[in-house]
Amino acid sequence: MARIKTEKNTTRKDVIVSKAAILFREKGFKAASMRDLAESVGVEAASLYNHIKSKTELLHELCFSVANRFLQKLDEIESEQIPAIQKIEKILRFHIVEMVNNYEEVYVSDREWKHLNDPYLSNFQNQRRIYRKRLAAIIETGIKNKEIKPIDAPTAVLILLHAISGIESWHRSKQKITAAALEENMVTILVGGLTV
Amino acid sequence: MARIKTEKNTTRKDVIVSKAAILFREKGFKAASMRDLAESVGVEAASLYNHIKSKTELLHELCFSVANRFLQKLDEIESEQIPAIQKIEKILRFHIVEMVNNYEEVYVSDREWKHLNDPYLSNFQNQRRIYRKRLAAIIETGIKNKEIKPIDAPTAVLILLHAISGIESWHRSKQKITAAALEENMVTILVGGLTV
DNA sequence: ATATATCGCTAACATACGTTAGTGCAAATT
DNA sequence: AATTTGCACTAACGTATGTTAGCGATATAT
Repeated sequence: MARIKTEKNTTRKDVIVSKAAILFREKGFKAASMRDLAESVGVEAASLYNHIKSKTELLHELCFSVANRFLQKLDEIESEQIPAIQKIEKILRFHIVEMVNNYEEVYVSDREWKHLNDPYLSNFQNQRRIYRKRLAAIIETGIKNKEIKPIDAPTAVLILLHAISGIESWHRSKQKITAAALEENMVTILVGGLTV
Repeated sequence: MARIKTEKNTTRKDVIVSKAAILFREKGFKAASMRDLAESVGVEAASLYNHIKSKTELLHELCFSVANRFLQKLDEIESEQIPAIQKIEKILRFHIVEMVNNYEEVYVSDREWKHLNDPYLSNFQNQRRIYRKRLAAIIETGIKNKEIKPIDAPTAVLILLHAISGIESWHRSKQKITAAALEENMVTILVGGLTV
């Protein structure tokens, strides 16, 4: 009857959530079973329910913690007094760093949110739509100020966001370049592609 | 007892496969059930097995038909006598057009291949790895010839491929720009980002 | 017109799943 | 030291899943 081991300032629930992130990333939400999760935590499946309400709660937790982090950063960057293209670069770098350091969570939030249930699902989709609109608005400003090529802003947003999710492949690859080099390469290509 | 309706030159299996593509895209492979599929085909679940061997066979069919199309096109473009950056542009445009026109299949092949079983799984992963290496090689050539910025080629490949998968969002969005405009915007940003 | 293969049906199977109930030990609190 | 709370266990539930067996009707070929 070994208890789940927690580290300083983490609850047993935190342990479960972060193991869930790994599992959901590997197998996908639907294919990852609570018995799989239990094994990876080192406990019987039923025991998990002393700490969580349901499997979907784990997904909520992951999706919204990631979403909130990104929204907060966007608030911060939006209010800075710098050129639009620099805002885009800052956001881009934040996304890259997040994807590198919090791979599992960010990936799951990005790919598995479909399996959320209402009202969380609609909520998440709304946040996502609004987030993208705000990015597009920054790009529009950049276009007006002749910092950015006259392109379709929503298309630019979707390229940026999806390109970042490509870091998944970097994570999986054997001979990785360093995270810093990855960041510089991505910024070079993407910001370079936008700049007039 | 209404039979599955087929059009000219399509078998009943073809009908099932293409309905499966739609369903697998919407719900994901694991979450889409054979009973769902049966309903969308207009038949009972058991009847599907008069035409297919298993659920996974549907996934094989989809993944490999897409992969083969892309490999064939790459063969063709590789052997042309044009600058590397033009090869990349051609491949990019092919990917975009495929993603626009064969959305469901391409999307499923891209996102759901994890659920293939060995030996198909390893096979698919190999093909994918080789495909990316060949793209990277073209980019390396472009760099040597000073057509392309001195960037990390594998990183460039992953940006290109993932950016394209962003067309998913375009498909879902309400006010779409035209497919042609989408293509031009993507090429502008991505080829622009690579070009020296 | 007869024979054969095609194909959709009902019924049912085994398995895997998320989750609940209830028990008892160990840690935390008083 | 006594009591309460936290937590992992076993057992089991209902449901959904992929798939098979066997029957009968319809389309196809002779």
